[in-house]
Amino acid sequence: MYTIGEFSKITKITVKALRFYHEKELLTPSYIDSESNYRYYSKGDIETAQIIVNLKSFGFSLQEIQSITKEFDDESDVTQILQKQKDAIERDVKKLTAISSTLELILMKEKEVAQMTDVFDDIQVKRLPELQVVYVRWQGKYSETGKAMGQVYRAAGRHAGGAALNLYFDCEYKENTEIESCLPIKKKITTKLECKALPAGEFVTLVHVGSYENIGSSYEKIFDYIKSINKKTLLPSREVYLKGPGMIFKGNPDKYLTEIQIQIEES
Amino acid sequence: MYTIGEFSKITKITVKALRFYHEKELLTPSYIDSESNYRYYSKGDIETAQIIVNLKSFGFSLQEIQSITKEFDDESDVTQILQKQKDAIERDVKKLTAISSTLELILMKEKEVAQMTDVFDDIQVKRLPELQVVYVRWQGKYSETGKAMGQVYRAAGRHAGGAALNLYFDCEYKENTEIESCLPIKKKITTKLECKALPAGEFVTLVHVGSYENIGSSYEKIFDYIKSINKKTLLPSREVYLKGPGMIFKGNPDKYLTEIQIQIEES
DNA sequence: TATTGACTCTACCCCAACAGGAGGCATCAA
DNA sequence: TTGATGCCTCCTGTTGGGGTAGAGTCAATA
Repeated sequence: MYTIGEFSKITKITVKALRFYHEKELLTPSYIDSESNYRYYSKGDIETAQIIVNLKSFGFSLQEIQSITKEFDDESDVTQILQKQKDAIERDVKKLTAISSTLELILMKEKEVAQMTDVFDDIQVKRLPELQVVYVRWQGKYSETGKAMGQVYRAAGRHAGGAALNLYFDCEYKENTEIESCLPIKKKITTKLECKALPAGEFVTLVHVGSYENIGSSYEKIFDYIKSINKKTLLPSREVYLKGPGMIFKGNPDKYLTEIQIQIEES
Repeated sequence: MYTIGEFSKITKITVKALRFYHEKELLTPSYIDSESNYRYYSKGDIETAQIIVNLKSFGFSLQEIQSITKEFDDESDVTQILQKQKDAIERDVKKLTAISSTLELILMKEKEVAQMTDVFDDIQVKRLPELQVVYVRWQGKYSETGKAMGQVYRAAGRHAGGAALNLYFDCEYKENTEIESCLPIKKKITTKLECKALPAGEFVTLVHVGSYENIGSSYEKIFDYIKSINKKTLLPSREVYLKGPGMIFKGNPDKYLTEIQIQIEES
C-alpha cells in the first residue's frame, strides 16, 4: 500500500489530480482509513492509473475514460472507440493545418511587402513575366472591387501565389468601368472561375503609398514620365494591391501600397 | 445603431458571448442607455467584431485578442505574434499526428489479430520469409521479457512492422535462458540496437490461446506433431506475441495469442 | 391608451480538469 | 515532546461561455 504522495511519484499523477479522480470515481484508492480519511493505493491501482494515463494521452476526456475502463478490459473491444478518436484527431489536425496555412499566407504577403521598402514612390521601367491568374470580369464602380475580390479569393484563395490585382480596360476615368479582378496562382487549377495568362511585356511601374483616394497623383506622375520618354501605352493597365485592407485588420490606409503597372510598346 | 440581438445576427456572435466580451472590455458597445442599460452597437463595432472573430479563428485566447487589438491596428505589426501562433499550432499538429499514428499502430495490430481467428490451436506447416528485425540479446528469466521488449520498442517502436517475438536458443527449459527479443521493422533503420535478418525457412507453427503459463501444452502438441512426421528441429525456436498485454489494457490473459514457430529441416 | 409579445437586463449556477491556498489533523523521527 | 512533513476538506479561480429566472423595456397593435 502506498500513501497518496508515494503513489503520485510512482504514477507521475499529481496529488491534486489523484484526489480529483477519486472524487469522480475514476480511480478509487483500494483502502481508505475511516478515521483519518487517508487514501492508500495498492499495486493493482498502479495498473489502473497507467491505463488512465494512456487513455488521457490519446485525448480522451475523464468521462470517456471512466466509461471505457468500466465497460472494457481488452483493446480488441475498444477498436471502434479508438477508430473514432483517431478520426476526431485527424479532423482536428486538418482544422489546425488549415489555420496554419492561412497564417502562412498572411506572413508570406507581409514578408513580400517588407522586402520592397526601397522602391516606394519610385518610377521603374521593368519587364514583367507572364502571370497565371484566376479572374472575374465585371462592370461597376471602382469601390465595389471588394466583392469581386471576395469571389476570387473564395474560389482560389488557397492556391494564391501573389498579391491580387485589377485590370482596367478603359483609358480614361469612368464611373462605370470595365474591370477584371485577378488573383495570381502558382499553377493552373480547375475552379468555377476562369483562368488565363496575363502576357509578359515592358511596364512602367510606380508603387503608390497611401489611401486609394489619392492614387490620382501617382497616375499623374507615371503618365508624365511616359510622356517624357515618348512611349505609347497599352491597355489594360494594372493595379497590384500589395498591401490593402488585411485579413485581420482593416489597417491604416496611409500604409496601403498599390503598384500601378502600365504597359508600353517595346522598342 | 443595432440592438444586441441584431448585432448578434450580423456578426454571428451569440448574445451571451457579446455580453461576455463587453464585461471583459474586449468589445464595448458604442452606446449604453444609462436608464435601461441596453447595449447599442455601431457600424464601426461590426469591424471590431470581425477582427475578434478572425483572431479567434486563429486560435488566440480572448486575453491575447484584447492585447492585440489594443496595441495594434495593422497586420504588419503583428507578424511576430502570428509567427509564434503558427509555430504553436504546428507543435500541436505534431503532437496530434503522433497520437494519431500511435492509435493507428494499435488498430493495425488488432486488425491483424482479428483476421486470423481461423488458425487458432491448429498446427500448420508453412514457409516463412526472411524477416528484418531490431533485437537485443539477454540472459535471464522468461518473465523478464517485458524489460527487453520495452528497450526494443523505445528504440524502434515507430518503425514497427509486425508483432514482436522472442528467439530461444536452448532446446530444453532453463531458469536462466538465452533469449533474443526482436521487433520486426519495415525497412532497415539506424538505431542504438542492432538489426539483422531472421532467415527464411520451413516452420511448424501453432497459435497458442491463453495465458503464457499454459504454453507448455502447446509445445507438447507441436513436438508430438514434429515427431509424427519424423523431422529434425532447428534452433532458435520463435514465440511471436500476436496478442499480449496491450498498449492500454493489460488485457485478459485468456485472450492472449502466441504463435510458436519451430523450424524444421527441409526435405 | 393599454396591452401584448418579443427583447433585453442582471444575477446566479453549471461544464472540464484540475491548481493554489487556508486551516486543521496525522504521522514520524529526533 | 517537538517540529517537520504529509494528508485531509473546503473554497476560489481558470476559459469561454450555456442555461435559466425574474424583472424591466420596446415597438406595434387593438
